[in-house]
Order: sequence, then C-alpha cells, then structure tokens
Amino acid sequence: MDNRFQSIRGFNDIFFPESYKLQSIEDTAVRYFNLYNFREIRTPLLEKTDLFVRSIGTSTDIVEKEMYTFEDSGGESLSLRPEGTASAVRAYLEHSIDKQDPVQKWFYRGPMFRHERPQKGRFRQFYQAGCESLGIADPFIDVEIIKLADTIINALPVKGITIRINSIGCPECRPGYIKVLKSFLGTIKESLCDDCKRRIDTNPLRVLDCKKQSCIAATADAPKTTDYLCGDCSSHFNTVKTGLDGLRLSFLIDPRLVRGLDYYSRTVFEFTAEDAGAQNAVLAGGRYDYLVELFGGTHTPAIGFAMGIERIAGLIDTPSTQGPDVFIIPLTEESKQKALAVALLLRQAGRTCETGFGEKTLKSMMRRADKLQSFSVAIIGNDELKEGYVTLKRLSDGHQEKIKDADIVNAVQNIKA
RNA sequence: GUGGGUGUAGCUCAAUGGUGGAGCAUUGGACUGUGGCUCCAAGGGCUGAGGGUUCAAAUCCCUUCACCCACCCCA
Repeated sequence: MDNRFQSIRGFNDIFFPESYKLQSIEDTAVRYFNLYNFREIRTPLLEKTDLFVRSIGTSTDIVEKEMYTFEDSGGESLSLRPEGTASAVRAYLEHSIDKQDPVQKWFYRGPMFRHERPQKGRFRQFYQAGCESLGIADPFIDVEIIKLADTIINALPVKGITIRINSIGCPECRPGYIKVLKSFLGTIKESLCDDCKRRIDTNPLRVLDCKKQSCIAATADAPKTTDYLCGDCSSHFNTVKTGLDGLRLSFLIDPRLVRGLDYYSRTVFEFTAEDAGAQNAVLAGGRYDYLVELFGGTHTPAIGFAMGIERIAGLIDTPSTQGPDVFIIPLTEESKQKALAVALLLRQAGRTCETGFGEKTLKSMMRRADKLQSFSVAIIGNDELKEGYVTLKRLSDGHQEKIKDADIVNAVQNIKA
C-alpha cells in the first residue's frame, strides 16, 4: 500500500456521489447561463505564463507564488490556468472577435490550478464555472450578471448566502483614493500587522481585506473607495445599487471588498456563505473594463464572475440517489443472451438496467440487486427461456409475476406505478 | 511558505511500555430458482515510513511522509 502511486497533494479523485453533486451544480449553472443566452467557450488549460502575469498582476499572490509554471521543451514558460478570464480575453483578441461583434457573452467551466496549501474549500486543482460579458459598459449589465449569479445560487439547496458589492473605481479616480488611503495607513501604521505594513506600499487596498481583528479595528475609519469615486464611477455604482433594489435583491455594501486580482475596476462583488469555514467566498467577480486594452485591443468594457464548484458543494448535503429500475438476473449460461436482449429493450425504453453477469448464485445476484437499491429484478432461467417469459419481482414488497417476453416494457412501467 | 492537530483492518474507532481488538463493510453458510431481518463462520494488519531508547514499543524520543484545520491569499 505504501509503495503504490499516490495522487499529488491537492489533486483529488472525486467519486460518486460527490462527483454527481459537482455535476448537478455545474449543470444548474450551465442551464442558467444558457437561459441568459451565454455561449460556452472552451479554452486551453495551459497558456503562456505571461498571459496570467500581465492580467492578474505581478504583485498578486497568484502570480507571485501560486502558479504551476514550467518550461516546455522549447524553453517557453507555460502555466496551468489559475483562473478563466485571462484566457477568454486572449481568445477574444486572438480571433479578432471584437472586429466581428464586440459584444460577446461567454461561459466556461473546468479545472483551475493554484499551488496553495490545501484546506477546507481549497484545492490545488479545483473547478469553476464562470461567465464573461464583453463589450457593454451599461451598469444594468452589472445588475443582470449579479442577478444571474443569484439565480444560480438560489436554484441550489444552499442557505445563508450574503451578496457583497463594492466599487473600486477606475484609473481616473483610483490613484487619488489610493493616495488618501496610503497617507491614512501611514498614520496608523504601528497598529497594523507586519503583512499590512508591507502592503501599504505594495498593495494598500489589500490592507482593508486583512482578517486580523487588530487590523480591522485599526482601519475602521479608513477612507472608503466609494467616497472617492469620480463622477462616472459614482453614477455607475448608484445605478447598479438602484437596479439591484429594483429586483428586490438584498445585498451588502462592503467597503472592504477589494478583490485580489489587479484587473478589476468599478463594480466588484462576492457571494459569501456563513457555513463554509475560512474560505467562505463561493462566487466572486467584477468589472474589468481595462483588461482588453491592456492586452492590446481597443477599449472594451467587460464584467464576469466565477463560482467555486467545490465550495458550493460543501454547502450541499449528499444527494439521495436511485438504483436501477430493473436488475436482470440470468440463472444459467444459456439465459445470458436473453438477459442482455431484455436489458437492451428496457434501456431503449428509457429504463435504467443493471445486469447480474459475473455473480455465481441467485442469492448473490439478489443481494447485489438489493445493495444497488434496484426497484425490481427480472429473473431469467431455463424455464423462462423455454416458455418465453421473464419473472419480474418488485423488491419493496416481493410481489412477483410471470411476464411474457413481448410485454416486458409495459410490465416494468406498470410495476413502478 | 508558516503554525496546530491526526495517522492502528476497506470505513469509524478501541488497546496502563508486556501475545493488536470491536462495530460496520466484504465473502461463504444456515436457506439446492428468490434479496432485506437473524444466527454462524471466514478472509483481511510489518500499527504511515525510517531510525533510536528498552529485556520488551501501536504506546516513549528523533527524523520523514501523508491527510485535516488555520494563517498568507483566494473561487
């Protein structure tokens, strides 16, 4: 056991029923993405490292220490994607989609990779489903996107979700705010933790995000981004808020919400769960109005979000599952061919079927049928073979009858009713 | 990368430094073509790995690995 291969840390095998839970979360998300007319885009898991460095930001933790980066045989630096937006924007420009129709609504789902220490709700390979709306600056798009996120979350059996929103301004107004914030932080520097002291210079916004009680207390009176927004950003944010109010969507304005990626601007939002451990952000996103031009395109406003599939799964009970409609029991070697024919017939009619091939005795097959929570069993032995019927038995009450071969599909229908 | 916790059967867990057990699960039988319930039995372990102390180590010490939780940060 000790010498056998082991998966690498933070890369997990996911078995049924956990896999089924993840699948149903993704399916729910995809259903609503489609309902909102988003179209799927599939991008590579591997990209040139620089794509992520330039979009996410050099001083972010993701780029500094969390990317799976290596050189391929040609000496080029490649990285497993730590998030989905950079690839989408790259594809948008690479295929000149902005020239055909700058307005695009895309969704994606799949694994992301970050080299962090695993803990509750955090893995090195994890799954996200997300969407991107490109080309529209209208704040009502923000409202619509947040409503989409809310709709997906509400379609799932999760409780205790809080929607937090904030605006972090634009290149017009943010520098001014950061200046004010920096000088404020300078005055309280001594009461901040060591990390935050360092952040004053490297990334002052992040000081507001510190979870240490002492830092939270020290920054209680810190200037708020929303008080320093320029006219355009301010009215954009106001429209978002009234739009959400108009949908009767309750949300919290969280001045400490700054997001960890450099490309965000204006509206940022996060859905947090009460019961999720320390990693409580289950869905997050925001505007990134300047990323397309940062990549060399024309100015293209955009907004998107991503949801953490496993984090949401952590809030959901394991779903109860159903066994097959019919478990087919061939008693003899000669009856196996007919067993297969019956199974195929039932499956064509949409009935889930399991076959008892490989089991030795009737008892062992019955036990297996029971263990799989089969609704019924169809026994096929030499008698049945000779006289052209199957013995159909309902396991819940033991009711059993002989069914002529031609009537099997109907009989299964009737026995379930 | 840092800190704390935990490693014993497939799973959940017992075992004062003195021959490693139980429940559940698995397989078979009681019951020859009828599951669940019950009873009986069987299989399954280098106690995560390596070293040390000791007459004697699952137990004490050191090292290492893995997992969990938290920090940093993030979905």
